[in-house]
Amino acid sequence: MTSSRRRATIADVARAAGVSTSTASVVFSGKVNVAEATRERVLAAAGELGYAGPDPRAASLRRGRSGIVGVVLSAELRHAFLDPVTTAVMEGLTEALADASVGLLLLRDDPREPQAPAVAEAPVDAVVLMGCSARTREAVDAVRRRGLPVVVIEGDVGEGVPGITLDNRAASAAIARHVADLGHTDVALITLPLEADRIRGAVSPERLAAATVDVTVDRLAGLREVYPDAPAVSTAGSLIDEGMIAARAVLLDAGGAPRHDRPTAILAQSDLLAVGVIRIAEQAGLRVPDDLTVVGFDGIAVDGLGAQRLTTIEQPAVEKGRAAGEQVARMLAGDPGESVHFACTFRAGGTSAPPSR
Amino acid sequence: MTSSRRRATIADVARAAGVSTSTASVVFSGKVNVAEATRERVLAAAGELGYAGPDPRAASLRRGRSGIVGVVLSAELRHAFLDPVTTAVMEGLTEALADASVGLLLLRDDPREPQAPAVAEAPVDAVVLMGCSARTREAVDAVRRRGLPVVVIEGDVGEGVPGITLDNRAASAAIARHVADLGHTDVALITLPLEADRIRGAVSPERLAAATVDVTVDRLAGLREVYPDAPAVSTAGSLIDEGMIAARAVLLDAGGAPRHDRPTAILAQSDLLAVGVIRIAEQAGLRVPDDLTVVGFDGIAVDGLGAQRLTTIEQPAVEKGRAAGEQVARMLAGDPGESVHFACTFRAGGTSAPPSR
DNA sequence: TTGTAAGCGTTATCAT
DNA sequence: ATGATAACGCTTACAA
Repeated sequence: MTSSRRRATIADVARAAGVSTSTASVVFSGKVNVAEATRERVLAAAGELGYAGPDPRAASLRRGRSGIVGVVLSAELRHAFLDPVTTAVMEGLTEALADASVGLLLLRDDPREPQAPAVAEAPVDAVVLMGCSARTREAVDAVRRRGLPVVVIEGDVGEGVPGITLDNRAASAAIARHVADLGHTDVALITLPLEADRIRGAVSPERLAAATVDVTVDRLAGLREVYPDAPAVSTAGSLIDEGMIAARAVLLDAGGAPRHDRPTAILAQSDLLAVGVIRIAEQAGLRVPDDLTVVGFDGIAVDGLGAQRLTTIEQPAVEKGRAAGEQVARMLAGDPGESVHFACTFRAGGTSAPPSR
Repeated sequence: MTSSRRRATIADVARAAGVSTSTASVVFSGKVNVAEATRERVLAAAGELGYAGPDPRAASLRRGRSGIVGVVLSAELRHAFLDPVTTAVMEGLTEALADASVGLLLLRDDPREPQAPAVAEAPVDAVVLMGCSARTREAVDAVRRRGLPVVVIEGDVGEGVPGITLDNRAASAAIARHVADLGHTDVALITLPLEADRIRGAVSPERLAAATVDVTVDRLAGLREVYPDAPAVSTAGSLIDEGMIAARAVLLDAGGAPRHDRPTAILAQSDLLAVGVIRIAEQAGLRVPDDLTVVGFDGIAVDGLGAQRLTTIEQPAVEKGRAAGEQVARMLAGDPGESVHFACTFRAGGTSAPPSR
């Protein structure tokens, strides 16, 4: 039944079945016709020996393919998946790669790790980078030197690397213009993290100059096209909780009451942040949009927010992932990958209105 | 600089550096002392040839290890990661496996896919199953036949497979008892999915008998220890939105107003479901806990719910993941894996109180 | 339809 | 400290 000695190989199976290894191999790959009788003999022998099919490691060496696509996430895993945008992108990616890969290998882009990035030691056929920081460049180089396809989602990584991008700046400018058109002059901006270390607080020109997260910088640039002097506060991530923290700083005084010099509109760089802002506003007795206009960015469905029609920018998150997957698949097939740029669309919701003061 | 012909191998590097392949290999693995001079010569040659280090595919064949641990998730990826419990488990897993693996390979347990589960074709060193359904058994068998370590988190998969489990039943009974002690006699239960196809609706004895999701069944059994006849409604997943849907069915009449025969307490099988229930209750003008007691299960921090102190059961989710990772690491090291059972703890919050009628 | 044979790129072992 | 050699387990032309 079971050989105790050592795991059976395809050669053992072939021998037991009285066929050549190539025939046995072909029985499992199914790539060539095999006489039904032989097929059954081989399968029987395999069952006898407890052979569970070709060893993927050996197969991948021989084929030059492992069937694995690596995904490098900038943030910590837990943080990353809390973001519905990330999850949506992953969904698109999975979908587009369903035929071309066995699965996605989650790779951390650990800034603490000084040496070889894990991505250089993983048997992957291609790599997708999401929201990568400047440091990620190293990893990309390591992968490219290996000749593997690389696609970057929303991150700038040099020439020759296909990127999936969004018109973050233009879209941000568009929503800012909407707010300006409503008549708001006194606004505050709440941004995504600017640096890899996710510092919370006022965004000074110095900080902005040293910022490493492109998405944040681009969206901020768009907002500042319309509101060049609006104060901005950075958060530690795209979370409702973070929106709440930032909103408290922007809207409330030390006692937790609305400040008199508070802005009449808050432009947040993500919907989750906007939801946090709204929550704080309502807790403080401010009505949205009557007393305060709040707008976001993303336009992704958030669990539990069904009814809340945020005024926001809709981004094609699943499509972004799908596009990345498609480019990977193309490159795996030998074609050159190309960059894909997506446009966002403004969506008027119920959280923006003219100022009451 | 770069050879156009074909990717350089370690043999090419060795030749260029005038050393043997074994020496070159050792330079990269760093497992044996090499004279500094040789080392540099090899590295220089590697740079010259654009050699990016040993091919992980070949290395994994030779070593018999790929460094990859597969994670099989029952639900669709997106669904799975929306659940903070899953993310917490993943975090623990990542943490515990940081030294033993390059990364986690996300594998879908696709019930539609009739043939070979992806997990059988992936070059993984071990597999962790999370919240697996009955069908998953197949996959487990395939992996075990291959001789790979398998650990199951919250799912029953036969003898010999180390499992990470929770005292779901006892904990559920405990929280039900809390509600009963408060004096509630008219309660409704809102459950997690019972079957792989995630059907919403009343839980009949027939459905329950055919249920395939152990966690749901166990928690329900615990609740029914205290409330044997309480009506139960199943949801399509652990989501706020799902809690809202179920709560509407349980609490409201066709016009959206609270029914007069509504229960005085609702016991939900997850915190997210409970949050959804609370939201519907409040929308309908019912105060929690004055008019309605709501309890959950999980005790995990949910983004945006900071203040909400749910009466719930706290489960050690990160620890579950960590324990799974530790067992995998042990088994990878040749030791036998063992099952780990965790106890949950009751946490009194502000959402439960004696009934007002 | 089946068999032969040549690798795929490494690394571990054992000498030297 | 370095080198020769033999696997690791499989796939795929190509031949029969």
